Amino acid sequence: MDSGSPTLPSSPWLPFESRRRARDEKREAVLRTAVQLFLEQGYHRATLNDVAERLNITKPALYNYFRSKHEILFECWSMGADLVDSVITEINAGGGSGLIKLRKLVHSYAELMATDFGASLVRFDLRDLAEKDAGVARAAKKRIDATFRKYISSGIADGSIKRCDPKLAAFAIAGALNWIGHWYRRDGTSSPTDIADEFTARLTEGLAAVAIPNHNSKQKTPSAPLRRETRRKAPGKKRTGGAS
Amino acid sequence: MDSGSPTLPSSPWLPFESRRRARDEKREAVLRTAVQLFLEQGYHRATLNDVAERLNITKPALYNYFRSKHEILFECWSMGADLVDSVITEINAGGGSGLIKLRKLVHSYAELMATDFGASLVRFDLRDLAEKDAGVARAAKKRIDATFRKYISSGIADGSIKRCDPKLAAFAIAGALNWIGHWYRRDGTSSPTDIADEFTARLTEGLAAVAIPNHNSKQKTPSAPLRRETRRKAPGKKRTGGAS
DNA sequence: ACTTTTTCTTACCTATGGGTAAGATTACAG
DNA sequence: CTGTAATCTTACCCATAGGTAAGAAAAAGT
Repeated sequence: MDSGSPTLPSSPWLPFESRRRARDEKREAVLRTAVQLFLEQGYHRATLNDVAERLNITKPALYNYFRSKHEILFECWSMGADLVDSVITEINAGGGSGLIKLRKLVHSYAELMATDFGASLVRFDLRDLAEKDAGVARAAKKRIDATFRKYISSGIADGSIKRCDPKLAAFAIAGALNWIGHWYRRDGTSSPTDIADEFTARLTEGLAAVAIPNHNSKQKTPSAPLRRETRRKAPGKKRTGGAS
Repeated sequence: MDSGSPTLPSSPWLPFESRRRARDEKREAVLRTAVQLFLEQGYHRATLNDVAERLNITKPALYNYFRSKHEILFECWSMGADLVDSVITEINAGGGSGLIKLRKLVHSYAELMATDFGASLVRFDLRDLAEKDAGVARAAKKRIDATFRKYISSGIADGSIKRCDPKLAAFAIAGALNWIGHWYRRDGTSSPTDIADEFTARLTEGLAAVAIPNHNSKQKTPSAPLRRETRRKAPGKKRTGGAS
């Protein structure tokens, strides 16, 4: 499968010619190629030989820039994390209600998910990282999640967002966004901007044409839990998640 | 690794005793153990030796029930797909507006994502399947996606759902739901029902307290700033590990 | 030019884990 | 108790792919 890789992120290593170029430039070229291959085939199926081949070099040459395969994976992941961090920094610097900040975040995050490094944030398995790197990654994810929750909570406080469970609402929004990294294709019909616009609307304004008439489902609780972050460890309920 | 597996889905193979039991029962026990291990460690890290060990048997014994590792993977995946299919069948049999059907689907699907076989539906990589099986799986996924879109479209038609892009709206909802399979933990604070209730509300009613004032989201987002010029507190070259 | 340092290649090592062969063990029929 | 079919175990094969050694080929320094 996949015979001729169509010269994707033009390699600094020309087939058999001049090989000067700065070191950092080559390092980054490795990452761009690696992230592409990891997304394309999956981390375990993509081999370092594959990566090297696309760059017109051989596998051991990669070890001049990285110490291991998981280090490459981690650096790719970090590129994505840095992108998100800069988005968050920018939004935090600006003003606006909780809802406005949330909408900005949703929009930018959606566009990020349509990039290779952005998608790597959610498509790579942190269990493939060295324990040390995995810790860093988990912390970064936690920061991002905390940001979503913070915007939602402050939106509830300032009245721009209706009362809800910030944790679950953040999961719902982040989930919808993260999933973009799984289905988005460059050759699809929706552009990243289209997607970002629609998601911004749907995830904040909802779908229902009018206020929901009544809760038809078989649920028992009349409505969503009204308290935020209630730390109840209810051992009494014992929900077994058995396959229905 | 993983010394003491606490006798999870009680194995029909007792350590060294009676080994009768029906064949199908054993087959299913393999699937239950496999799906658990695949979710726990990831398909590539989990070995058939691991699976066998948890069942008090040896690897070759598994080949009496399955022809290959990816066949096991596919069967696990299929279990999840069957669950979704039966949910959809039931909803289709009932009545209600597009919105009502959509809400039913969201609720049931959310609960499904909190089960092993349900999560396997979205956590397993279809590229690990044989091409033939992958085709079947893709078709099943397509059917599910089509159902979401159908409910949304009919909801728009009958006036219960506001005008929107059914494709993107379906992706947003399915994404939020699928993500449950990635973060849900049995020992977490939210029960599957809690999650399902909250998601049903958030994904249909939205978050905004009032009609969105104006579309401010046309900001210029940094599409892909590969250079890191993010202002960080510390000028460290590496990522700051501190959370928050 | 000559040396030194960096970069890259050829050739190799080796652990892992999916899968198989062949024979033991069990269940069951008669 | 005996024969047959199933199930399971011990022992093995082997392709793959991450990683290393050692030296060639450039680049850079003098």
